[in-house]
Amino acid sequence: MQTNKINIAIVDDHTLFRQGLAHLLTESNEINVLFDADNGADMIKKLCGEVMPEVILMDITMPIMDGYETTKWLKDNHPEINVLALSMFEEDKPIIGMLKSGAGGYMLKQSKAADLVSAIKGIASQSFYINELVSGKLLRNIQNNQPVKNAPIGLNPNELKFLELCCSDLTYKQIADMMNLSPHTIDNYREALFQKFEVKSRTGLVISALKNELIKI
Amino acid sequence: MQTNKINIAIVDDHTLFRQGLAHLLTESNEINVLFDADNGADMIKKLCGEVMPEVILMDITMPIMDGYETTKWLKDNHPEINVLALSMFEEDKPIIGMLKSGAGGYMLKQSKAADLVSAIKGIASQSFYINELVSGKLLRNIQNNQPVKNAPIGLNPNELKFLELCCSDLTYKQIADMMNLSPHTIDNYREALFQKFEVKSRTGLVISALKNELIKI
DNA sequence: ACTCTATAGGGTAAAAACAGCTTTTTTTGG
DNA sequence: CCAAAAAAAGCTGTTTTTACCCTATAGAGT
Repeated sequence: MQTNKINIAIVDDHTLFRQGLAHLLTESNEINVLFDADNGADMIKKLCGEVMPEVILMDITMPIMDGYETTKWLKDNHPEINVLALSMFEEDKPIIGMLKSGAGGYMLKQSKAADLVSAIKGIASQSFYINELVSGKLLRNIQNNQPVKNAPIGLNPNELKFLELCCSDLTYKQIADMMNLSPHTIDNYREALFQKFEVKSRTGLVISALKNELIKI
Repeated sequence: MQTNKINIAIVDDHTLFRQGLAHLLTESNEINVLFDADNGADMIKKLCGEVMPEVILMDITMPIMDGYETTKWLKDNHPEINVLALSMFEEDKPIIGMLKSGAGGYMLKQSKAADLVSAIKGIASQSFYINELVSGKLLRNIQNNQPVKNAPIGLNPNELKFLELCCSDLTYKQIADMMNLSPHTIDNYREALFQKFEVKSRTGLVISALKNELIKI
C-alpha cells in the first residue's frame, strides 16, 4: 500500500538515538523522516526546506535551545506543525510544561516502536495524542485543581546557572564566588528553588531537576 | 558486495534506543543484528540459539543484571564473544571497569553511526577496538600509575542500597531507619563511598554515582 | 589467638536549611 | 520624568544536618 507517508522531523541531542529512531520509523513505511536536528536552533535552520514536517518528535533537555523553548517557537511561527514530546521521565512538571508549551502529546523513550508509530499517526490526524500517561496527569490535575503544584517550573538565567553548579561537590560559598554573588543571595536562590521543586535538601533538588529535565549531567 | 555479515546482539534497557540502533546498523549491510535484550539476564536467555553473535553491544546501567556483571559472565561462559561497551559518560571508572570486566572497547552513545560501525568491525576482526577515548584513559592510567585512583568501584549490596536511598530528600537518619541500621553505620557507608568516589559531599556522591553508571534515576 | 569486616558509638566543626528583615536595582505606570 | 511597586540582592540570626574525627565490640574466617 502506497498512501501518503507522514513527514516528520526528529530533534534530539543524542546522535545514535536520533538516527536509530529515524531508521526505525522509516522502516514502518508510513512515516518519512525529512530531517533530524541536534537541538532547537539546529532545527530552525533546517526547517527552511520547501516541504514542512507534519509532526516533530521533540526531546526536552538539549543544549543551546531546549524542548520547551523550541516548542513555543514552533507554535508561534509554524502553528500547523504538531509536536510530540519525547522524554525519559514521567514527572508531572515536564509533561504539563511541554503540553502548555504547545506539544500535542508526550511519549516516554521507553515506549515500544509500534506505540510511537501510533502516536505519530494519531497526532498527525488529530493534532493531539492522549495516552494514559498524559490523560492520567491531566485528570489528576483537574481533580486536585492544584495549578500551583503541577505548574511547569520557570527559572531565570541565574537560578538555572545556580542549579547547574549545584550538581557538584562545590559548597554554596564556592558557588557564590563563582557567580560573583553574596552567599546570602545564593541562599535566596536555594530557598526559591526548594519551594518550586518542593524539596528540603540540595540532593533532592538535584534529583528533581534531573527528573524534570531542567538540567543534564 | 555480499561478504559475510558480522552477527551482533544489543543489550540495553531503553527499547526505542535499542531497536532504533538495530535498524540503523542493519542498514549498513555489513552487520546483522541477531537479537536484542533488555538486560543481562534477558540476554542469557536469548543466547541459546544455534548461531552466536560475534560482538555484543553492551549498556552498563541496567535493571536486574548490569553491564559489568553481564560482561564478566560472557568472558566466563562465552570467551569468544567480544563485548563493546556503550555509555553516555566518559568517566574513568566505568571505562576501566568495563575493560577489566572483559570488554574489548568502549564507545559513547553520542558517537556517530559510522564510527560505531567501524568499532564493531574492528572488534570483530581483532577482538578489541581502541579509540582515542580508551587509549587516552589507558595511557594516563599507566603514566600516573595510580591503580587505586582509577580502580573500578565495587560496592556491596548494602552500600548500593544506601547509594540509591541517597538520591532523595531523605536525611541520613531516615535512611538509617529504612535500612534498619544505626546512623553511625550509615555514616561509615557514607565515609567509605566518599573515599571510593573521591567526593566531599552527598551531592557530589550522587552525581558521581550517576556518571559512573552505578545507579539510575 | 589473630585479623578482618561490619556494626555501633561519642564528639566536633562546618555546611546546609530555615526565618525574618533591609537595601538596591529594575520595572513600570501615572 | 518621577514615584510606586516589584524584583533582585544582601544581611543577621538559629537550628538541623552533614562531614569528619577516633574508638569499640561482636562475629567470621584463618
